[in-house]
Amino acid sequence: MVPLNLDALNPAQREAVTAGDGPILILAGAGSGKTRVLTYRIAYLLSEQKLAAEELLAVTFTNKAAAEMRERLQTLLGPQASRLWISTFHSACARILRQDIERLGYRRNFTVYDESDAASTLSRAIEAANLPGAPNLGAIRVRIDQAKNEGLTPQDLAASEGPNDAVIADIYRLYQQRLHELNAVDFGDLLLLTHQLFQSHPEVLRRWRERFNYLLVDEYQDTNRVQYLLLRALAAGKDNICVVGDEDQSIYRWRGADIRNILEFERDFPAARIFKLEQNYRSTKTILAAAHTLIVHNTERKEKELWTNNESGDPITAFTGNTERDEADFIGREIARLCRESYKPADVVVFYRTNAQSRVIEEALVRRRIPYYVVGGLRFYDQREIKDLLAYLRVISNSADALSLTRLIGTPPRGIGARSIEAMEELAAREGMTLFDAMGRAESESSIALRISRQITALHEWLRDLIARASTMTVRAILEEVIDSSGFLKYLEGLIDGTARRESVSELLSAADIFDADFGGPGGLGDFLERVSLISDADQVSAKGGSVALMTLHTCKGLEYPVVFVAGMEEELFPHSRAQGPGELEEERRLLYVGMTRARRLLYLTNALSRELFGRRQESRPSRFLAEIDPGLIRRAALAPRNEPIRMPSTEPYIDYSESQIAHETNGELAVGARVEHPTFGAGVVRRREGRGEGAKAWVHFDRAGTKLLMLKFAKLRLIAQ
DNA sequence: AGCAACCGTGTTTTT
DNA sequence: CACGGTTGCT
Repeated sequence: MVPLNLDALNPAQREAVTAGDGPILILAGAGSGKTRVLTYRIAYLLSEQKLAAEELLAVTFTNKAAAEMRERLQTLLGPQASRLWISTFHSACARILRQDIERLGYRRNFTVYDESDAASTLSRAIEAANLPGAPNLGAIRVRIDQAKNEGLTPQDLAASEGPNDAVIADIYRLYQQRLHELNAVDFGDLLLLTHQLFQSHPEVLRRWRERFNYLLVDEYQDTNRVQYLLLRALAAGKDNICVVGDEDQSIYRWRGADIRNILEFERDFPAARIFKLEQNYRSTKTILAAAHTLIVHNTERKEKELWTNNESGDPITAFTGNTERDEADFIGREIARLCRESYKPADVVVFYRTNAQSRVIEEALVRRRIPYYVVGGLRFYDQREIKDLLAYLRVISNSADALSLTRLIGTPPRGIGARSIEAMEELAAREGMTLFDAMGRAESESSIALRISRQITALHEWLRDLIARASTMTVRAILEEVIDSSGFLKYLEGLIDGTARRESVSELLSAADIFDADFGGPGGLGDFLERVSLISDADQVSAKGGSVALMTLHTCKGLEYPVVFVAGMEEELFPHSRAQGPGELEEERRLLYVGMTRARRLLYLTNALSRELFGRRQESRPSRFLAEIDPGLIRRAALAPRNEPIRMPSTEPYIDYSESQIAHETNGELAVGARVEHPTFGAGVVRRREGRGEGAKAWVHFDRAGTKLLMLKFAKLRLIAQ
C-alpha cells in the first residue's frame, strides 16, 4: 500500500486526521472539507495505525454519503475499503438486528415498515383496542416516534408526564405488540430495539463493542438521543469515537435530533480533543459573509466565523415577484440567462421549504424547456403499484407480515373482500395462528363462501410454493413470477394511467437486476427489501441528465452547487407557520443557513407578494430572514410592476441541451397521449408530435376546441397527466 | 364484491 | 387542492 499522502490537507485538517486515540470532536463549518477529513482519518487509521477494516464503524446521514465515502476510500486504500462498515445509523442497526434480533423474540427475517405501513398498523391497533377519547392518530404517531427517538419504552412513556402520555403509552404498547406479531419493525425500532438488545443482553453488546474498536460519526449535530446512547454503549471503555459536525447545520430537531449531543460532547467525553475547521473552500466571501450575518441571530450556538481565500464574488440577488408564478418565472428566466453565459443547467439548484412549492417552479422551467429533475416528493418506492409488488415480496420473505398479506390479497382484485379477510382474522386469533396460516384453513370456515375460500386456498398454495423456492431464486426471478402468475399486468392495463405504472414496474425489475448482480446470485430477497426500505430522497441526487435540480432545503445537506436559488422567502412559509416557537425559529434560520452555504458562486433569494397557500390566495410578507442579512451584500433585481403580464416563453431564446432534452421527452413530457392544458383552449390530449428542438410541434385534440397544431415553443401547455 | 362519485379533511421538513 | 375514506350504486 502506498503511504498516505497528507499534502492535500491544510494544517487544521491534518491535525484532526492524525490525532491519536480517544474522543475527538471536529467542528467543521460548511464547506470546510468535512468529508475529506473523515475519509482521510479512516484511511490514516487503517494505513498508519494499522487498524483492520473490520474494526471500524463509520456512520453517515444518508446512504449516498456512505457510498461516496466508500468510493473515495477505494481510491485511497484499494480493495480493503469494501470491507468497511460505512452506513447510516438505521442500516447499521438493521444489520446488527439481522444477526441478534431473535433474542428479543423477533425472527431474523423481520420486515422494515415505512411510515405509511407503520401508520396503518398503528391505526388498526387503535381500532382493535377500541379506546374512547384517544387523541388523534397523527399526534399519537408523533409522540410514539419521539418516544422511540428518545429511547423510551411504553413503560418509560407511561411514567413521563406529557399530556396524554398515559393513554399514548397504552397505544404504544399495543402497537409494539402488533408489530411483533407481524414480525415487523418501524424506523424508530431499528434504533430502539438495537438499544434494548444492548441493554438486556450485555454479552451481545460486549461482542459488538469488542469488534468495533473505532467509531466515526458524520453529521453529529443531527443525532438523536437513542443514537447517542448507542454510541456511548459501543464506545464505552475505549472512547475511540470521532464525531464531526456543525451545530449551525442542525436541521432535524423535529425528528428527534438533539443539538445537545454536539454542544455537550466535551461534558460527555471529558478527555475529548476538539478541532475546528474554519476555512471554507466552497463559497465566495460575499456568500459566506451573508450567511454569517444571518446565523449570528441564533443564540444556541458556539461563536465561530468561517473565512475563505476565495474571491469576493457577486452580490446576492434578491427578487420579489407579484405572485409565486411571477417568482418562478424569474427563476426560469434567470437560469436561461445564466445558461447562455457560462453555466449549465446541472450547475443550478432551486431550494424551497415545502414540496408543494416545486410545482409552479417546474411549470416555469417546462415553459422555458429547461431540463430539471425533482428530488424527493413522491418517492419511487412509494408509488402504489410498487408498494403492491413489494407486498408480495415481503410476504414471501416474511409470511407473518399480515399487513402486506392483506394488501396482496386485494391487488389485483380476486373477489376476496373485507368480510372474508375478517373471518380469517378471527380464525387466526382463535387458533393463535398467523393470517397466512389461516388462509390454508379457509375452506373449513363456514362463514366464507365456498367460491371464495377456493380462491383463498389457491392463492395460499401458490404463495407457499413460491416461498419454498424463493431462497434459490434471484429477486428478479421472484418478481417475474409474481407479475406473471398474479395477473398483475392485466390489472395495471385496466387502470387509467396504466402505461406509466407499467413503466415503473419495469423500473423495479431493473432495480432488482442491479441488486441481483451486486448481491451475486439467488437468496438475496431479504437484503433487497431492506435496502429498498432504507433508501432516502437524498440518495437519489445525481447530476445525471445535465438538469437543474429541485429539492427541499432538508434534502440539500452535504451538497454544493455553483448557483443556488432559495424560493419562497416569506413569512408563514419560511420560517414556516408551524415552526414559530423560539427553538423552532432558530432551526428555520439554520435551514436557510445550510441552503445559502451550498452555493459556490451565485446565490438568489426570491419571494412573492401573494401566494396560493393551503388552497387560498394570500398576501405574503417577506421573510424576516431577508432583513437579517446585511443589506450591503444584496442586490435587488428589478421588481416586476404589478399586473405586468407574465413573460411569454417566446420572448426567450430557446435553449437546446439536446441530450437532456431527450431524457426529458422519454420521461414522458408531452409524449403522445399526455393530457395537457392550454390557457385558451382548455384541456386536451397530445395526438401526434412533429419535429424536435426549436421547431417541435404537436397536434393536440382539445375537449372543447377541437384539434390544433401548436408550436411547443410558443404554446403555453401545462402537463396534466401522462 | 367492486366500482365510481362524493365528501370532508388536513396540509413542513423525513431516516 | 389532493388525498383518503366513505357511501351508494351496480
